[in-house]
Amino acid sequence: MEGLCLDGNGPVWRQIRRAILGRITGDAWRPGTRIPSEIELTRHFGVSRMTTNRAIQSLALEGHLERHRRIGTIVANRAQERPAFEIWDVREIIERSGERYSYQLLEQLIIPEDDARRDLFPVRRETALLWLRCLHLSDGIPFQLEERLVNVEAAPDILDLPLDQTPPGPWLVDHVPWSQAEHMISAVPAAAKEADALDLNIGTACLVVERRTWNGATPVTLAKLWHPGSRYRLKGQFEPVR
Amino acid sequence: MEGLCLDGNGPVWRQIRRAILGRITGDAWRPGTRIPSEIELTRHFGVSRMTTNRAIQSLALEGHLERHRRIGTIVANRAQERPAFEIWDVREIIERSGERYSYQLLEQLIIPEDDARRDLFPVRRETALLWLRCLHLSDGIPFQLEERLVNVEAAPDILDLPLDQTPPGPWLVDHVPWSQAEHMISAVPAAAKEADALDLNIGTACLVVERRTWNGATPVTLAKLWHPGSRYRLKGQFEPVR
DNA sequence: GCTCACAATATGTATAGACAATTAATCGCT
DNA sequence: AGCGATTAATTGTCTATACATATTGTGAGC
Repeated sequence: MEGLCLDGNGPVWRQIRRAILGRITGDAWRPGTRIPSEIELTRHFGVSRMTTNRAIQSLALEGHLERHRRIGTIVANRAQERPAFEIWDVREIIERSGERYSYQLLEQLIIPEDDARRDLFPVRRETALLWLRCLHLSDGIPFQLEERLVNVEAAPDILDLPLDQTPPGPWLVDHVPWSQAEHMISAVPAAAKEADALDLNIGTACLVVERRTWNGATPVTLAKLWHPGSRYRLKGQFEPVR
Repeated sequence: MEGLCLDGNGPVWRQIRRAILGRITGDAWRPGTRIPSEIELTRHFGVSRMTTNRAIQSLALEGHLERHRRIGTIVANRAQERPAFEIWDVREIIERSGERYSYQLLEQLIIPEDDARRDLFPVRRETALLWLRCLHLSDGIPFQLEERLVNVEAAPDILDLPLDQTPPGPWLVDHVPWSQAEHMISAVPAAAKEADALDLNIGTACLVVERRTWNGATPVTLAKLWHPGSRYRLKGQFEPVR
């Protein structure tokens, strides 16, 4: 705790926040490190516990810290890389909104050698490709429909994963290396299949994010994520607004 | 306020949060609407002000609400579309981290008719294109280098903008309609120019986000955003991790 | 009518204290 | 040694209160 101090700049809780964040981004507190408890920090800074609490909670909300009762507060694993990935972790978005996340596997198959879907991926005809459709729900209401193609050669262990229970996205991010990602965001009316899964009327505008991931020259996975457009109010964006 | 009520599920502040968020996403409170003051909500729910405050603050932090002293709390403009855009508003990222945002224009010019940079944009040779380089700083330290090409025909008013004071990104989002965006994320070593602007050593890994925006068939703008890679700890992502 | 001072309002920050919930460690019993 | 109950540490939530700060509205004085 030596050297951890306020800078007299702005509200106290922000000063404390900065002090802690500085330790994290400055690599003095690496991921996994346990930081001092609220009480210790409270005493150290000479403030009330609620003030310390606010600083720490805000960092925890943003994913820099993880907190557990009786255990303490530790520096999160990927504290620093978050900004770029925030949009992709549906579960986190939902849980941060205070809603209950649930998951459902709809379909799953190994793509036959002559299937058209292979054209989306420049791989040898013999390469096994896993295709699946699943649904992410927020408080039981469909939130995102995910269609995904996975190169089994790039991620062989995925076949051992209980896909009816675990969504593939977070697992892939954690277990399969990749070097490049391509994104494409567009607005598309829902066809029958999507409308059905997301419980919308056919033709409802959806926000579609397509994400292709590569490891060097090897394609890893391709995800197509459908969101009910109304959630995002994209309308103002793709109809003239002036 | 009629009908706004707790659901007995989880902590009270989360219940209040849900109740408010429900009004927002359910379109009962449209963007611009002023929501009841903390005191009113406090009385309505029969809790202490700090509890209401926590619920509202968390929504404000995530951008669903905007708060101003004496004015009150209003529903933010793009409350619903936020998840998809979070990564692009540097200023917000910086200010949410409790750091001071500042901005600097480095270069600006109208691209000559025979310039190679035109190839990035499929437009007629006569179309005026504005090119610029600017820097976004966090607490005075370079945070993001932005290189941008703007189709002046799609955004004529940009020439009136005091670009040495205002960053073009937020202005474009607010004033120019677009229908599609393409993104590409990659990791690239900094060349001399980037290293110089971002105050890095040549060869330091940077996270580069390229974003092309279209309005129907008309290209609107192309942005290339450089981040010092160390900020994001991308390393684990583009070097094999197993 | 204009300007300046002041009041009113809403949020921002901070304190001190209380009890609940979770989980690791410990101690005692068999 | 192993099991179970108890204790302790740590965060989670909540209350009641106080003063600070920003901004609008209002009214007095000119």
